[in-house]
Amino acid sequence: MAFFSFIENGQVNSLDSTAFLKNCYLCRMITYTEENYLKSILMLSEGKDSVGVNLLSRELNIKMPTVTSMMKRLSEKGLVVFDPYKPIRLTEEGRLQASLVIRKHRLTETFLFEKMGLGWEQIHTIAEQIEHIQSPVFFDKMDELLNYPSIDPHGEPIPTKEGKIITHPYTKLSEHKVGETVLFSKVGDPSEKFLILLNQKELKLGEKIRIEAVESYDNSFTVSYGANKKEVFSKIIADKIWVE
Amino acid sequence: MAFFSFIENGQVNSLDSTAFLKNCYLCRMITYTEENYLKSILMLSEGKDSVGVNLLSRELNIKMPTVTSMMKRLSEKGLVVFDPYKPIRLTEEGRLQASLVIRKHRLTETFLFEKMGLGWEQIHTIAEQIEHIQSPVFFDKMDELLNYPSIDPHGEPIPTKEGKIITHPYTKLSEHKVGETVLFSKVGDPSEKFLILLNQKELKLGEKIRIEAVESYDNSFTVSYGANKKEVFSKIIADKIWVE
DNA sequence: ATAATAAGTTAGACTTATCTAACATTAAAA
DNA sequence: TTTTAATGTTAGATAAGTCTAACTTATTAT
Repeated sequence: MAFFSFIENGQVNSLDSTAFLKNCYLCRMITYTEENYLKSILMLSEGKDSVGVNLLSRELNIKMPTVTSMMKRLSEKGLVVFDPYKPIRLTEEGRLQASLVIRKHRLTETFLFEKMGLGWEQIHTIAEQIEHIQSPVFFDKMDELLNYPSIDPHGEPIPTKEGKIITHPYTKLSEHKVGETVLFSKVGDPSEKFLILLNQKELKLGEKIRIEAVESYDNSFTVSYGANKKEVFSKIIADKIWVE
Repeated sequence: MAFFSFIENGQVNSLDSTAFLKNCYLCRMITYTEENYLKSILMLSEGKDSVGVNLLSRELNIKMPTVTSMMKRLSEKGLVVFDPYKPIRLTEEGRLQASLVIRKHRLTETFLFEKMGLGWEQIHTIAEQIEHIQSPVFFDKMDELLNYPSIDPHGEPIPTKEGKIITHPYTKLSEHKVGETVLFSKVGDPSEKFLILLNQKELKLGEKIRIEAVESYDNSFTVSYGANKKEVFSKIIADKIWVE
């Protein structure tokens, strides 16, 4: 039986190969489930830099006690900083890993949309599964075939291989005024329902939108775009349309 | 709380929605792991129509007691017929589900090879993961883009959507005689190692192979193919090359 | 025919990922 | 400021999937 050693917290640990792979933080693999937690933490902590257990629990559709116990595990693995009753923050390593999962997700969405011709309302759920595939060549090949894209079909930035995420300073359609013409740049809700709604309205990413009127009573927007399209978007919808 | 009922073995079962989904055999989902067991059972029981626990255990790299307990589960789910100390057989439903997993695997391999330009030594491990993706549209789209292929890049048949597998009656190169010319039609070992060996020998599927000599001492084959290629294949290799 | 070997099973333990019920802390409201 | 509501944690249970050690059945060889 071969033994391996590593130093952690100033302690020398000697373990057989199986135990080594499970315990040495350099070797610890991130599970499918852990990847999902990391991804959600990164996306929810945008801006604030931290998330509460409750919010994370809702996002993942997982009960709070489960989230708490997972946070202990991720904390032991050095991927998050977690103190009881305090919000959760990613470590440097945690942020990198989360970014790489998001990279795989968005590369996949782009591939499914651009190269396979699937609808933008279909690609999210498929990418949620493919993002966990373990195969660098597979994603590198996608990247190459797509000619190293930087934005996915919903207008979200694709993180670089180094985990860097370039965020564009888009604004909500709802924040603009009558008479302005803006460019539809990012979808604010990746749900199938919302994307099917946009399909029905024939509103595609990159479309020029002109604000014809704003009803002050309910903040609904009357807009025109494309070849002769004229639609009314409620505040709820106008909040989910990011523009430039 | 809503209650649902179903009849199984002449017994009426009434359950709440969660328990219903877990217990009604019509609704029971097949897990990632279960799919792998089913796939291996089908592949190993080719010909004999049944497999032993030991063989299955070796194929899956999983210890025998684990296999036994999984067989009990699959048997309860109506996917295999399992009597203690007897070999394992798939039920009609089990065979269908196994075929559909193999279909997804081989469609994926074909897609990775034909549409993404990955090497045939790389595609197997990626397809092992993608075969478990749950998304009919995704695989239907692959099928369509590949123009409904019937054979994968290793020469294996792709099961139909109905689970039918058309097996070609290929023979091993090792069974042929000096002077014969045969067509390389199927790879007998999908391992990376073997495929890299074939790459090095520049032997591709569909190649015409002429048997120049057979050494009776060790049954090695001297063959020629392609533009001026001449190679010696040991019995071990000649057994893994299926021809027509 | 019986001993040895291979194949298969049982029992019990462990890890991951989840849950519910009960308790604790923090924040918000009265 | 105290009560209430929201948020978070502990404890204990469960299911899936795996293991090892010990036992049982079947097969093979002498």
